[in-house]
Amino acid sequence: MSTVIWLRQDLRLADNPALGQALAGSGAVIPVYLHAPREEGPWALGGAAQWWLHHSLAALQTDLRARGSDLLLRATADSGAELLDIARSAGATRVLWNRRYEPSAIARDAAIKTRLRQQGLEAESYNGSLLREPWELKTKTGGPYQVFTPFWRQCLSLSDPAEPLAAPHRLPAPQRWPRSASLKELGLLPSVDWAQGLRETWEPGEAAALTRLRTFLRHGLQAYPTARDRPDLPGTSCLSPYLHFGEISPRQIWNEVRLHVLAAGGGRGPDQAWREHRFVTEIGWREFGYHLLYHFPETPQQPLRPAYARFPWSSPAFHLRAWQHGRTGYPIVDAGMRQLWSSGWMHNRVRMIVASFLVKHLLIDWIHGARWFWDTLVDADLASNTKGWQWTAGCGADAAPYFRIFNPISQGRKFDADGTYVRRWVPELARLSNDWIHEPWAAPDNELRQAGVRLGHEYPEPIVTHAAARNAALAALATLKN
DNA sequence: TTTTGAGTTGTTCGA
DNA sequence: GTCGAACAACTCAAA
Repeated sequence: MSTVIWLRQDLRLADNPALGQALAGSGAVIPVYLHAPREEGPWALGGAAQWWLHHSLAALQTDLRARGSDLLLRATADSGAELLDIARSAGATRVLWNRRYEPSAIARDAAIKTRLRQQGLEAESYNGSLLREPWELKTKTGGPYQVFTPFWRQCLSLSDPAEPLAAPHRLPAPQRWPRSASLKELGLLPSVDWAQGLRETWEPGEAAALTRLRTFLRHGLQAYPTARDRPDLPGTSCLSPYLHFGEISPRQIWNEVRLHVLAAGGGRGPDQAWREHRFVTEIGWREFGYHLLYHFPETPQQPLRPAYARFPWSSPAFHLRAWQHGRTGYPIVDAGMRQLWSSGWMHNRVRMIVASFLVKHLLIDWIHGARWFWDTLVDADLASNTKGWQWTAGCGADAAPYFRIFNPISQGRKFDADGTYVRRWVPELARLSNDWIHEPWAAPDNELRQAGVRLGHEYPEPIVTHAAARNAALAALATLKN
């Protein structure tokens, strides 16, 4: 009994439940990736994520070929028809995949499952990307959680997730491979090459993901609870894009953290403390994002809190453009936006700062920020992106209180105290002293002259004044009160 | 049904 | 410089 395994956001061989099931049969296994952007609704992959996907598919194809198999590729507008065609030409009777949780994917996958079964094929899906299914966790009254702490408490109270599956050594190949497109033909790479910064920063693929995790556990885990907030330090794991594309699974992370901490603890008996580690909690936030997306599928477009539908957003295009291009005149904001543009990633602390700035200082609808992130992040993930932006805007689950407006100057001073991060991404300010690096407009004239900075020339004047913008945001938020 | 305690990440002001 | 209170009221989750 041959099996088609339809790979999507599970681009790995280890701990892949659908692949494990496919191999449990006796027949050939045909790994398939379908590029079907028109089926993704308004959230087809952005440019940076497409770049990542290209290289991730290349890595997976290499890994599969080393195991006697291959990765079959096709571009299509109808994934269901394509799967049927592939199954027929390979003589396969089963199609298996790991679930996705985006609203458009849920609808499409359900229709495909029905269609395949009507055609007499076996079709089954598995959980390959979450510790718990979104429908497994419920409040006492049976509803979905909207507050993180009780959600995660319940998650931790359940038995540990299953041990991850080992990667197979060999995959039985079909006698004849159905036709496949070349990776290049999927057209994932940009026609104008802007990806230099991405190439310098990232190495997509399953092997790189595991290396990164283990390096982080050895060198970064201990300091993580505080270092994670410092954009000037390599304090975070940088696993987000790997997690998004499933080059590593949360179960693997959960398990590796457990083993690492227990090994370091020298066998002092069963120790559950590692489950409370801040790094593990961050995996919990990813789970929470998927929980919310599943139960509130309209939230990528609509605020969860209905009152925010009448928020008086403003929309000066030049403010949005200044933010996108890192020309707001606030160094920590501009550094973040340029890091994003250049490397396809931004430090989490800085994501909060730039998001707060767009929404509260510029009063621009969070959806514009979510869209920009979607296009420019290699780790763009509908669940995390939606949750993060709604949190900042105050309109989401467990949202920041309205009066929490990040001050980009004090945030810079606090988390990038000697300006290392700003100097790296905003080099025109590099020669300013620490005293003024986060507020160049306040620097004495001779200081600016010596640093070679003319505001409005080398570096912009601030596009809004912090205190005035803060008051305007509070006033706008006050209009929602009833 | 009602009550109670709690809720990721902050800022400002005045003593 | 440091510290505590105010910034509002609301909603959620559980008892």
